[in-house]
Amino acid sequence: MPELPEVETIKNDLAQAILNKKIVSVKVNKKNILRKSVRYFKNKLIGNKFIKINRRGKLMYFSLRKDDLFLLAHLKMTGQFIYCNKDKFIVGGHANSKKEEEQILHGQVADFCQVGKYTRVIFEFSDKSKLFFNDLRLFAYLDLVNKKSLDEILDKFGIEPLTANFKFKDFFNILQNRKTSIKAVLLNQQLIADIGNIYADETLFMAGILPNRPANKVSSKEARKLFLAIEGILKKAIKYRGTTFSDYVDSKGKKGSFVKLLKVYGRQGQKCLKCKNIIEKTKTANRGTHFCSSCQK
DNA sequence: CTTCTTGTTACTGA
DNA sequence: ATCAGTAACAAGAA
Repeated sequence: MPELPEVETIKNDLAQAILNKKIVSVKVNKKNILRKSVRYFKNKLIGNKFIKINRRGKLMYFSLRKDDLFLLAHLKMTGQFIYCNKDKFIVGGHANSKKEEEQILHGQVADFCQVGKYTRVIFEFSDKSKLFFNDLRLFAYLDLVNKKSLDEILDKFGIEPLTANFKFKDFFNILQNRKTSIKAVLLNQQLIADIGNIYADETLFMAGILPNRPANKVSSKEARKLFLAIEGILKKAIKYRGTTFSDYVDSKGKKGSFVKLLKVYGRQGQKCLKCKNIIEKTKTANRGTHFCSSCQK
C-alpha cells in the first residue's frame, strides 16, 4: 500500500533511471489500466522523453519534453514500477515462484526480467532499459493530461506534509472543523495529502490519540503531537525506503524496511512495545485500525 | 463458502 | 452547499 514514503522512494529512484531517455516503445498488455486510448498513449509517448518527475499526495506525474503533457501514475494498492536496465535485471512485482520471491527480497540480479502475469504496461528506452508498470488488482492507472487538467487534479489535494505548506495552524484548523473521526480526517486526501492506512495508525499511536476520537475533540496539545508525528514518521519511513506489507516494492524490486519499525499496524494480538498491553484491531473510517488502548486516549 | 485487504470515489442521507 | 458515512471496485489470501 504505497503512501508518501513509498511513492517518494519510487519517484526518486525513477528520476535517476529514466529521465531524458528517449522512449522507443510502449507496450500495453491491459488497456483498461490507461485512462486514454492506447493509440493516444503511443502517439504522444513514443519519441518523447520524461524530463521531470513530481509527486503530489500519492500521485506521481511525469513531465514530457514535447507537447506540454504529463503522464499521471497512481499505484493505488498494488501498483508497482519496476525498472530494469540493459544487463542487470532487477525484477520486482509479483513473483511467479518462491525462487523469484527470494530473489526480489534479497535484491539479487534475477534471470527473469520479463513480463509478469500482472505487468500491464512496458516502456522501453533508447538504452534498451525497460520500465514495467505492474498491478494486480487493476485499480492503479496511467493517464496523459495537459497542464490545465493537471492543475485541476493537483488543486484537489489537501496540505502536503514535508513541505513549507504544512503548518500547524492550518492542520489544527482542519481538525477543529470536522466532527468525524481523527483517522478519517488523516485519510482524507482533500484535507491532508499522502497519509494512508499504515501511517494513519502509526502517527496516531505516536501521538497517543485513539483513532475513533472526533477530530474536533482533539486538543491543541494533542494535535501538535500528531503534527510532529506525521513529519517524523514520514521522514523516517523515507529513510527506510518505505514500508512493505503485501505488494509494495521499490523500482528496484526491493521491499521497504520500515515494516520493522511499525508499532501498531499489523501487530494486533501482540504486545504493545511501550506498555505491554495487547494491540487491538477494530474498524474506523471503514478501515482496519490498530491501536493500544492503554497508550492512546 | 465467507470475510478480509486498501485508495479513492460514487452515492445516500442529513 | 457541505459534511459524514457506507458501499463499491478487483482479485487474491485465509
